[in-house]
Amino acid sequence: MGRGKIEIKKIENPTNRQVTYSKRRQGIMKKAKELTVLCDAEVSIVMFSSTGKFAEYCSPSSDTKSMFDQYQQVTGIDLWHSQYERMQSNLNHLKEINHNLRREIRQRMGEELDGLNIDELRGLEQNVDEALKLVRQRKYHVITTQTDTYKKKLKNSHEAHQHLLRELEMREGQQAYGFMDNDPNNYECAIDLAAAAAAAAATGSHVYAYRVQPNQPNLHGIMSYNSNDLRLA
Amino acid sequence: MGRGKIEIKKIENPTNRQVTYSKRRQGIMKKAKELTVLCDAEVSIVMFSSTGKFAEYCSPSSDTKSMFDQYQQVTGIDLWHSQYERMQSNLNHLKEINHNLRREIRQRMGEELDGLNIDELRGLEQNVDEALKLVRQRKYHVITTQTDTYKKKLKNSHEAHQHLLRELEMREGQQAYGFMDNDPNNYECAIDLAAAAAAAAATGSHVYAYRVQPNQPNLHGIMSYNSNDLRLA
DNA sequence: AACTATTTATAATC
DNA sequence: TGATTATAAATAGTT
Repeated sequence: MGRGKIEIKKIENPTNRQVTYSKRRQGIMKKAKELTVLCDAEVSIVMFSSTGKFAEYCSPSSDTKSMFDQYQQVTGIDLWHSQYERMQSNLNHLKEINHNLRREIRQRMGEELDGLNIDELRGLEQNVDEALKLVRQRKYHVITTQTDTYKKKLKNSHEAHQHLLRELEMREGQQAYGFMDNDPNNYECAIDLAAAAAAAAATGSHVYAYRVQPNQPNLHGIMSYNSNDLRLA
Repeated sequence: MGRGKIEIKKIENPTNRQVTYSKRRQGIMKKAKELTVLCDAEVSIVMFSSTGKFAEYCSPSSDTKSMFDQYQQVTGIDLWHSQYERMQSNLNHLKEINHNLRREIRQRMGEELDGLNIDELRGLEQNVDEALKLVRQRKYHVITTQTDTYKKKLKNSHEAHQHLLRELEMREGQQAYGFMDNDPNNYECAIDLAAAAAAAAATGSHVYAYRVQPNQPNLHGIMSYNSNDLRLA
């Protein structure tokens, strides 16, 4: 369609080729628009000229990305595959690590020991033994610190009380004042006393004994993890 | 171009619309091919009819996926972004879980205990204590089983030896034969004896004591994990 | 699907 | 580039 018929083969003259590209590109885009409207179709065209110039058409009801998604669905070709696979292998890697960590925890809890040989068992025993010592040490440290704090508070409130008593005696000895307890420390004092009592009781170790189910990985207990998190791996 | 001019708007008659779609689709595809050849361009066309029928054209030098890759590069639009983000969040989730698991292990090793309150410490202590008992129990079980096996082997080889001695005595008592030790059991016997001795020594507990660095998460020690795995999370 | 009468696209030219 | 135009191609309506 033109002044003369042309053979369909590469136009060697670059200028001519560029001109023809422009005209025909316009033609295709127009055709695509018409098809879209006339036939209620979705059309996506992406093209690059030999000089790398980019042009696209996409039916107004859609966009290039969703056309691409549809393309995947229809063709069954997973276009994100390479990207997907890279991440997937990362994920699997992490899952494997996760699995190993869980097994280590279970073994540290005394479960799933069948796979360990005598040397590994001995190593684990020593390791757990030392851990136990460290935990006890820390526990005693915390208890001591807490107890000291409570002792100090107790002592302070006792002194405050003595002071009040002395003041009261003095006032009673001097005059007959109307006396009201306006000291807020008095109230705190009662709380401190209760707390100190609790701390003292706690020192007797396993009073608040902590029970675990020995046959289930107790991943939620001590750490209070989110259970949804754990299910994912 | 046809018997009459038509207005560019949706063809309401479905049959007509379908026919026009087929014809014009063919037309566009032909135009695309021509453009590809004439102008040495890359063209990708993806289309869906109103009935969902899929058709595509792609210049022979390329494919739809790489066209879309180019599209991304040129437009800067990240077509995989949603997909990518979904997986990324999964990954982060796993990493967080891994982090928590590692912390639990470290705490079970007696490290990083600062964040635990007194109740948690008490719970951890009891938990580790029970684990230690279970590990010891398992260790003794393994040792006992091994020792029994060695004892049995020792007994067997002893009997074999006695049997040989008797046979030797018998033969010497009867005639003056040239005697060679051809019994392969005799060789095994020596090995068994050595193994039994080793097992007996092992029963004396911490002879092969296992040393760990108490201040580093010993994730490689007992479990013999691949260290690369662990670095990833 | 084929067949045309027309419309449309575009090659050559300016 | 842009406009013109002669001509090739595409296709709407018909069979």
